Amino acid sequence: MSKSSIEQQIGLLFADAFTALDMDADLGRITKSQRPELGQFQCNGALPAAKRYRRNPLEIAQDIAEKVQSSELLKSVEVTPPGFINIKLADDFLASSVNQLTDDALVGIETTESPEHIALDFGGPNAAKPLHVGHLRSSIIGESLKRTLRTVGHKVTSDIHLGDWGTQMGMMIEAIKKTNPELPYFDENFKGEYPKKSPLDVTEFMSMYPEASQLCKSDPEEMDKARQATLELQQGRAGYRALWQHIRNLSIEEMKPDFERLGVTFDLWYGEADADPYVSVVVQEAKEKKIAIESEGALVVPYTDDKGKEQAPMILLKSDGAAIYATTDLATIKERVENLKMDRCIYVVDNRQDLHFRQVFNAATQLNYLAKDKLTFAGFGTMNGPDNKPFKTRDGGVLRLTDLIKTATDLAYTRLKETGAQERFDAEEMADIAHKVAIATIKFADLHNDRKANYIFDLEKFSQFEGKTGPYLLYSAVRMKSILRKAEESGLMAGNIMAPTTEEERELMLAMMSINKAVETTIENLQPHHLCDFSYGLSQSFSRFYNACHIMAETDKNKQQSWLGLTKLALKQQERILDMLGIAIPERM
RNA sequence: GCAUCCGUAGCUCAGCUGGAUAGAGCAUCUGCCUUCUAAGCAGAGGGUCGUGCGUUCGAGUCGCACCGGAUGCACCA
Repeated sequence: MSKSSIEQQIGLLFADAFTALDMDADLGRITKSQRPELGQFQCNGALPAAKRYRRNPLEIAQDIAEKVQSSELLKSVEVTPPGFINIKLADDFLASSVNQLTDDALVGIETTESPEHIALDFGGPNAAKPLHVGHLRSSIIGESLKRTLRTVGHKVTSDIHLGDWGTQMGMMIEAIKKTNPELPYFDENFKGEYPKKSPLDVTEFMSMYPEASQLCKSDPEEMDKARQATLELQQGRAGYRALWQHIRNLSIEEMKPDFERLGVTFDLWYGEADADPYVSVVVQEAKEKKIAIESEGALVVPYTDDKGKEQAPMILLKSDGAAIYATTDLATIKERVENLKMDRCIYVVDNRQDLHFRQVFNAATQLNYLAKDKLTFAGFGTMNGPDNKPFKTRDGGVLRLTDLIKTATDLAYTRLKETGAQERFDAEEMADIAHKVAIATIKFADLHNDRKANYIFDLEKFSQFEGKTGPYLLYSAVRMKSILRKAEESGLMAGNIMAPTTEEERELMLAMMSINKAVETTIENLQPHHLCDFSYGLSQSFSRFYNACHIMAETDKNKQQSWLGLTKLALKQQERILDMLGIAIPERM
């Protein structure tokens, strides 16, 4: 059977009631109550109905209430002025609904009716640059969206989409040429095979970049050289390609451990360069269809926004003929659609690239690669320091992702020791717990904020393990595990969930019934913070239940089994949601 | 100048397609560990939702105009 939520089931009842009064069925929509003391759910349909049918809203509400009154799904239906209908569920109905989730592998989450193959573009680090906190959001949000979309049945292919084809590569080539001119990569007459081994190690590459970038910024001549090298690289100069390959490979090896520690994975480790074979085709098509025009020596695609205002054009080819990131992004869309057969592209990228993607989407739509609504820019705000400026370390530098993870792990370890954990766990488990707590802290601190908004990133947040934090979620899940473990040791089994006898049970059940709503909203808006809210709410509900209902001490066996059933389901849901957030739960902590 | 995002409690943030008395966490204060993990639970105080108009029976939510902040606007990514 289809899993329909409480709101949907009750909604049907109310829709019928409205239909019976010759009114639109959509008026029967049910929402969670805003006044819990008056009811658990409410129907506000009588208010718009009053306007639509020119009748007194209170009377309509009373008529509706009368019609649904007898339903055995409901305990009570009450009308309050000016026409609110407050609904309390029958406890039996609630319990049986919750029991149904117990048998469901997705614990109440509905799968999509129209599965798509989605390209999820996130991460996006540059080759030759170390990962820093700026890469955190993209990775964490992207990873979460990937898991969430997959959970509901989409096929998702994640692509790290490295920045490896732009001027920064030319800068690197020129910088290496300067320090190591004797290398064969720079000899145009070199005909032999280039060395398999990289001339420099990754640390050396990475230490060169900031200086090279600085030099190009201050010296136009150096910048020209870098641009020229970029063009030659793109045109296939063998020595440059060989050197570029080394930089790319080493960069990937360097960043892999950080992504691994974060639990972030990519199906494709493509980069801008991988779209290169499509660039000439795209340029050709754009010219033929007269979408691209020449302007100031460059080939551009003009862009007029939704309001009909002309915005800056997208540069398809620079005046020297080289491709830039707009070119490769456009070419990548063609590759994804035509070669990889994808239906949709989602980009989890910094908000500041908004215009860039509007331009690219505009071109892609005009070239008929994808419909406009299949190209989504899921931008995120910047991580700022306490001064509301993009986050910097005390000495003004960028904070390396590695260092952030290490700091958070050390703090988690310290906190763990404070609880006397070293007497309970061996060194290996201690390290594992500290790592999981650290990742949960970092991820939850980031994910619980709305993706679009900037947020203040404070290192102190990572020494905070109380309140609305990742560790709180872990802690409550670990307590669930602990009880279930104890029950098992005593030979106690989770059983049928009975109608609630306490408000805490009822609340927990209601919380668990709302899981699908949270997932739906998350997917619709591509905002994982709704999952965070659900997860936190579930933890809170469970904690209250935990405090009020002492499971192991309960003498009524049916009650005890029911409570174990609730605990088991709460854990299953929490595991599902935290999995979608990319947060792993330890066995104990 | 044009465009995008943001402005909600002292601080950091939620508020789902407009609905009743705007919610959390931190911080402050008060209780609760001889009962399943106190990284917890219960409770208190704290707000002209940036400002002003408008639409509506009804606006934190929608529209317009301002104010304030962040960001982006041609050959960087």
